[in-house]
Amino acid sequence: MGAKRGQEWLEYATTQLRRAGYQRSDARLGVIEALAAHDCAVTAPELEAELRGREPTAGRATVYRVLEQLERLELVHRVDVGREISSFERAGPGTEHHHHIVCQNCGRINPFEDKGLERVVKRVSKESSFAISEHEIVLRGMCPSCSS
Amino acid sequence: MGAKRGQEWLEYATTQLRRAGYQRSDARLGVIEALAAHDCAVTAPELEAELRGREPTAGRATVYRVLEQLERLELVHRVDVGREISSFERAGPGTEHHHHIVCQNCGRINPFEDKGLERVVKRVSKESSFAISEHEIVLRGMCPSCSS
DNA sequence: ATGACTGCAAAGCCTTTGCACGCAA
DNA sequence: TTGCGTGCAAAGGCTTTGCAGTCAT
Repeated sequence: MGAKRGQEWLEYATTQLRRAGYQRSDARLGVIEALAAHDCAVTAPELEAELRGREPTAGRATVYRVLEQLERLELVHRVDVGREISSFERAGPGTEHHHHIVCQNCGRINPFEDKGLERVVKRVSKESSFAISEHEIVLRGMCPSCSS
Repeated sequence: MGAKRGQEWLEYATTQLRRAGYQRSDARLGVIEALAAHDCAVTAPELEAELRGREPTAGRATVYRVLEQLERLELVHRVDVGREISSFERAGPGTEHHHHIVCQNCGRINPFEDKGLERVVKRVSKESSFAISEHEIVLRGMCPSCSS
């Protein structure tokens, strides 16, 4: 089932790339096939490792370049699931729980909080099989200044 | 107001650190003061830069070490707001919009989706002054295997 | 005195980029 | 042929770590 959907995506992605003017190439196909085999988040280094010695293969730089192309065509989404290159903020007394809206153009970060959102997150957390201890929500878009 | 709350936090943090058995030190105080001056996400390199040439100051390694101590005492939260060290996943045909639950112990990633959550996020997005084009939600906790 | 704490510098990752070569069209 | 696409290697940025010296208690 994951495989089947992967196949569907692979064909669509290939078409869209061609439509966008990209040439056909083995290396790019390699990256796309590797992605098609995954249903959830994969990192570039993971893809690079999977492709090493495989056929068709692709070098490190190509993996990154293809991911960038796919992202631009909305054929992949970037997800920050890791815990590196983080920001920090105070927690505890004198602080308030909040989340962030980040401007994709200028990087400006805007905090926000919403009671209803917290309620739903709490419910979802309870419904999951994990023992959830924290959550993080990031909205991305254009800030007022960058929109005008 | 941000300053006042920062002060409240600073005092609480100092107390908690002492209570946890940490010694008093200028460098650590420098990091805490720098944090107290921020109400939202800051990165370690930003703190390092702010502290450079300041008094009390703190070196790079110390900044990271203090942040780690504070995080362990729940005096700061780590937030991944950036766009680096990312994971990628297919988007478009043959894929479904979903979010992630990450095990803080083994790193296992579990996808989930929830209609109610999406509804609330859409509402919040509309209410903001930004033109939101995407969102990302990460829940963190212990997976069933790591809990037992 | 003793152990905690610190800075420095180097190493380890992830990601990006310059450049020369190779391949698609 | 033309220029897009690729691999390699090196550079750049964030984070961690070893080590010797310093400071709190």
